[in-house]
Amino acid sequence: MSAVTTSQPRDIEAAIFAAVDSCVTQWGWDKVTMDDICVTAGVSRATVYRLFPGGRDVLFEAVRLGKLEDFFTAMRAHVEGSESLEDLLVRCIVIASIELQHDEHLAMMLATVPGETLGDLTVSGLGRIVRVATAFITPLTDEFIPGDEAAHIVDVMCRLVISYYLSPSSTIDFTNEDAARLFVQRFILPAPTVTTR
Amino acid sequence: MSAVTTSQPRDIEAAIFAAVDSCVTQWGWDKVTMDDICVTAGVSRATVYRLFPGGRDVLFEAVRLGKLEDFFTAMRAHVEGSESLEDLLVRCIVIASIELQHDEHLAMMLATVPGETLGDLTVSGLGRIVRVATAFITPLTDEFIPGDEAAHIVDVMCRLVISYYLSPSSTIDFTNEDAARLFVQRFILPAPTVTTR
DNA sequence: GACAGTGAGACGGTTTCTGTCTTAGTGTCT
DNA sequence: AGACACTAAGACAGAAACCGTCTCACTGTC
Repeated sequence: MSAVTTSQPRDIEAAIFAAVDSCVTQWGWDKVTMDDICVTAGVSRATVYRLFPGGRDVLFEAVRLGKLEDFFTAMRAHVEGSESLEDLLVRCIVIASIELQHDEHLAMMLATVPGETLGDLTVSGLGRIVRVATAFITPLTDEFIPGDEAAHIVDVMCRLVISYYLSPSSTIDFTNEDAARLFVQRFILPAPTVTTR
Repeated sequence: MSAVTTSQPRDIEAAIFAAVDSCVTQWGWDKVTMDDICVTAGVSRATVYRLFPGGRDVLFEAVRLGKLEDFFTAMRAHVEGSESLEDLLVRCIVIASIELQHDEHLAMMLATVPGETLGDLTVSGLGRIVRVATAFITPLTDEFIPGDEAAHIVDVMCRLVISYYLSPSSTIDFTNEDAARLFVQRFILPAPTVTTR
């Protein structure tokens, strides 16, 4: 008991996040109750509702947002310092595709609760994905192209990376840098706006 | 539609059983609703409630009973015709232990919903297991020992087989015939009542 | 001793689930 | 054709579960 009460808020938040992860992986978003999460996290209802005012929706949204930010934080570390727009976009595509392929938790979710997970990748959650991706990537494109065009490109790339992750093509492999580069040159970069530093 | 309506009642019952199996394996007994089962089985609520009057409890009990009877039916085929009580008991122990070890569905349940599955093996469901085991095995022991003593032995053996399955011992391996025989001779068969046909 | 953070649990309002029932549709048998 | 058996679909009321809020007691820290 005392060991629990002396723990820092961050630990509790992390425990709740982990509990959500665990519960959702096992049962899916639909079947999980707040009590399930509280019990799994070893935390009382009051604590969860105090840390996430608004309850279930807010908590789940926070979890999804957190996972997305983790994803793009890891990605950004690999793409910073690109010397051209082409390099930047190619790296984004390759890193994101590889990261997706290596995400065991996502694979587990797709196996255990495919319907909800697919919806979160392609329908209900796609807007959030694009939003976070845009927030993370457009700062890096500022030196090459205007923000609105970058947002446009990020939107398209998100959809394509997800699509090729869910259903790989025999003609394009986004985890391969050369393939990704050819793709970027052909489809993403319109000839007149190609820019090199 | 027509293909469904022409199916036999047995098929529907089997579909419902399979649906329960699938749903329970995925979510556990607690999280499954009757609607989940109906949708998974591709059957309407009315049908389920007509086939299993009494609803959820009756259906789930029928499923558990069915699985137990399948288990002991498979076992009995291997132990019939034993020439002595010792042989019979040894075979029961060995076959049951091997069958348990090879039961992938049970393993899956223990992995996905350990709490409920353990309860069904050791607490809430143990009575049913012993009951079914007794009904299946005592007819085979009639030529050797009286029924009440057989029931006593079956009770003990059920508990031990389950225990050694859940937590194997380094000193006794119930899937090994020699080990099981030594065990039966030492613990199950009281010297004065050893009987040989 | 004041304070902040937590566990435990009661509470009402809402949603979900259960089990029963009715209705309409379909295939089979006579 | 007509009787019959069986099913899907869904309405329905009552029961149960869940949600979000709240209060209270407890425990460490300042």
